[in-house]
Amino acid sequence: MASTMMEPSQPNNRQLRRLETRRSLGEHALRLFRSQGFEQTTVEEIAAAAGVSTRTFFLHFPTKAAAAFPDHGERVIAFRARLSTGAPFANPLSHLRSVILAGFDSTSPSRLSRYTLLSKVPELRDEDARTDRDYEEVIAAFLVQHWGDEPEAVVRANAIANAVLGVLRATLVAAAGQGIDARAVTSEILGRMLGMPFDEPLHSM
Amino acid sequence: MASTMMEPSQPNNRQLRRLETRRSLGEHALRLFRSQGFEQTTVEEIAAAAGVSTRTFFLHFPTKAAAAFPDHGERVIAFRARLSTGAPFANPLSHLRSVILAGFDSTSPSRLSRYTLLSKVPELRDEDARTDRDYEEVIAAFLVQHWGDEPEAVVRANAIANAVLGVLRATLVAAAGQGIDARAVTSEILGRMLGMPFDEPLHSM
DNA sequence: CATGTTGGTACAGTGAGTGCAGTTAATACC
DNA sequence: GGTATTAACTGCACTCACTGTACCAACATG
Repeated sequence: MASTMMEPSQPNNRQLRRLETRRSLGEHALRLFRSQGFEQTTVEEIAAAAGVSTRTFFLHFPTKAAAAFPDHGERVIAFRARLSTGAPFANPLSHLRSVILAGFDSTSPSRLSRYTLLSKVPELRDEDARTDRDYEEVIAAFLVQHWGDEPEAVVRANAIANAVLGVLRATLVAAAGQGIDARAVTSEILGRMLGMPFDEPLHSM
Repeated sequence: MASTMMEPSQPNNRQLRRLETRRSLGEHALRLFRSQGFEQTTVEEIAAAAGVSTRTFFLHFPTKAAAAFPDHGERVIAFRARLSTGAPFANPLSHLRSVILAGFDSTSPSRLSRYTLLSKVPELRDEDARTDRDYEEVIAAFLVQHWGDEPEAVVRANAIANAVLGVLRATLVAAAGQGIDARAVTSEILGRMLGMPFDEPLHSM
């Protein structure tokens, strides 16, 4: 009966093995980064800890730093899905804000401890900023979809996307360092930044 | 009579030579990046073009990408100076905005063409984001100086700094790509983002 | 069972970046 | 003016992130 399934979502043994290798690499990478520092950890070590060859590491992650964010791809996809579905809304910016704040619920557990490491290692902050570009593109695309694609609207969409991600990065890093309620601060700042003013007619400079 | 000068600002021959080497390295780096691409250019080539050894390149720039922003250090210092001096102001955020907009005057000439290259080369975008952290620190320090250093104010200052730089980066890159008036768009967006609301009492979430 | 595909391996190579031990020439000091 | 210092630069050897290529063995699929 299983053979009648037509879903491509049924992972077979090969895919399972691949997933497991990737998971193991990510886990050992993070553990080693934490215990001996990012620079002091070589890719060779990570691969050895996961029981695979060095070359295999690079079949799973493009850079050493990327191994610290193994679920990045899925998260971006999930975020895009949350942005495009959901209740109908009048104002794209307030919808954006709601979706981002809702995302904080899934942020709490091990995510914050990752940011604790991240705030101390410049290379990982760089990697974080780099991966944030994917979110920026999603947000910019979402805004352009609502605002139209005239050059000025595109610039505006990218600027907002950058600003929003900047706020998120700064808040999460700071929150991980100290005992701040990241969600509350983000909520307030985004509320002010993205409040109604941006939905007035655009050409006002 | 020259011997009676006490200014440390009078550069001697050694310092002049160093400056000249650095300038030449930066110039050839940019030229080669443009003509053959960033990845296709090796540090060895850049150094050879400037007539120095490869080792010397790294005495001037910490990374290959840094050579595309040879005046970064001076610019940050100048920006901090502009932020801390100037006319007295009531609202730190509007002062920040004025200073940033004033900076656009010195941005026009070759700076924009640099962003044209930058918008096409991911490595240089990364480097740009990295160097932007120095500006972020300057802005955050400026805001903390006015808002106090309680944890929440610090988080807020960092968030704003990140957001402002995000807007600037996105706008400049987009402006370089298309024929947009970066200053006008930045002026409007920052105006809305940094408008008066932020100076109300802070604890309102 | 035959055949193509896929996750992983072995190996050799490139190039960025660093540590260290010089060399040369400008400068400071007496 | 002669000597000691120091600052810019060099040469060399090294590490390590990352890539291209050829290969193998397990698995999937008809």
